[in-house]
Amino acid sequence: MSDIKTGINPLFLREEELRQGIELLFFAYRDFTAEPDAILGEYGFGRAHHRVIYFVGRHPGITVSDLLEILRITKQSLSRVLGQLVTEKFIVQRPGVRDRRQRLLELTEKGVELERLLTERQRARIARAYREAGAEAVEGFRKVMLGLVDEAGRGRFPARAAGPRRGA
Amino acid sequence: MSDIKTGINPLFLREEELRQGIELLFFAYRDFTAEPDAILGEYGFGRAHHRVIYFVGRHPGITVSDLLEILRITKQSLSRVLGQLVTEKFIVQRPGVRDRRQRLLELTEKGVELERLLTERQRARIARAYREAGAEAVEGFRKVMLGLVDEAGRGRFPARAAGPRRGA
DNA sequence: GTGGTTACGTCAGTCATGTTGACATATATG
DNA sequence: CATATATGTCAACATGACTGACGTAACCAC
Repeated sequence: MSDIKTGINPLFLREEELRQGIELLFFAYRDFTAEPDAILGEYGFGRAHHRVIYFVGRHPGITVSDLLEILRITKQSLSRVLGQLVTEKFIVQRPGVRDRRQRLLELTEKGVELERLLTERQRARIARAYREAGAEAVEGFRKVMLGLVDEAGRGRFPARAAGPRRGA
Repeated sequence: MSDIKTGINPLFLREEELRQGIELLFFAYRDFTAEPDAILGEYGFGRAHHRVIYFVGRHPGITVSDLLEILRITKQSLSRVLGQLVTEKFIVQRPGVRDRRQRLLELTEKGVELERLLTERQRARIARAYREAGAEAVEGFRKVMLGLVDEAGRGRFPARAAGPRRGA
């Protein structure tokens, strides 16, 4: 009983600590997506469109199957969203050179503009949080976040140099 | 800034750094929710049910309007999910004492069990990430995550002691 | 105690985004 | 040539959001 008040019971603290982590994830994600969502609404798009635009912008020439792997949705789900983006000329598809079955995806100039508009809000939010927290905290943030990602997905994030890099 | 460390193109690195932050949020959240989602499926529930169960468990006796404020959804959306949870006896409602218009929400024993089952996976994931990253990294994680939350929502998270606590 | 506000519920319709399953086409590969 | 792969498409369905309108009970101020 009095452990609660005094904060001596380590099990309680651990529980509280972990629940705070859970909630930070929830609230940060909720607020992180709210701004772009509002903008997307004006275009008749949703969050799914943002994700597609984002990752196509990030990986120009990405294949459909690689995009599916990132998003972890079915091709039918992607199809609707991607179809709209292609129809409305935010994204173009061109056949692969080595493998002509592939439809490599790229943003059009219009697509790049929308991507910038949407992501800018998120970038600014992260930049502010990073700036206020300081470089050391950012390093810790990265470590913990990476630990939350499934083992299989961590390859996407390059290991950071421990100290200043000397050569190339 | 820490751009100095790398001594290459600071603007590019900053861009890259921020995009990594964006992606960490996406992938961490994606993987963080995947496990409970799978369990929820067995109950015929979805992620929305988890959120309700979680926050009712976290704040026993919470009012409907406070819950709405946390979730940032409409009462009609909540109604369906909450209705199911009440019908299936995971949650009970009792009228407020001071204000009898309120329907204060609480988990039943069944509800507590399901909450535990669901949240346990997330707690374990966070615990692992915290353990692997170390106490200092956790502190940084918290700082950055809190900075990502809208100013208005930060009150929920108590400010932490600046350093190691020496006595009371 | 009447009247306005608040807390909550409900009916009805719509939309975005996910799912499964089946089938089609073009290309690559052995 | 046969089979596997990359992608697309049609159809049906579930979840969880939304808006708008309306209803009821309880609180509160005058």
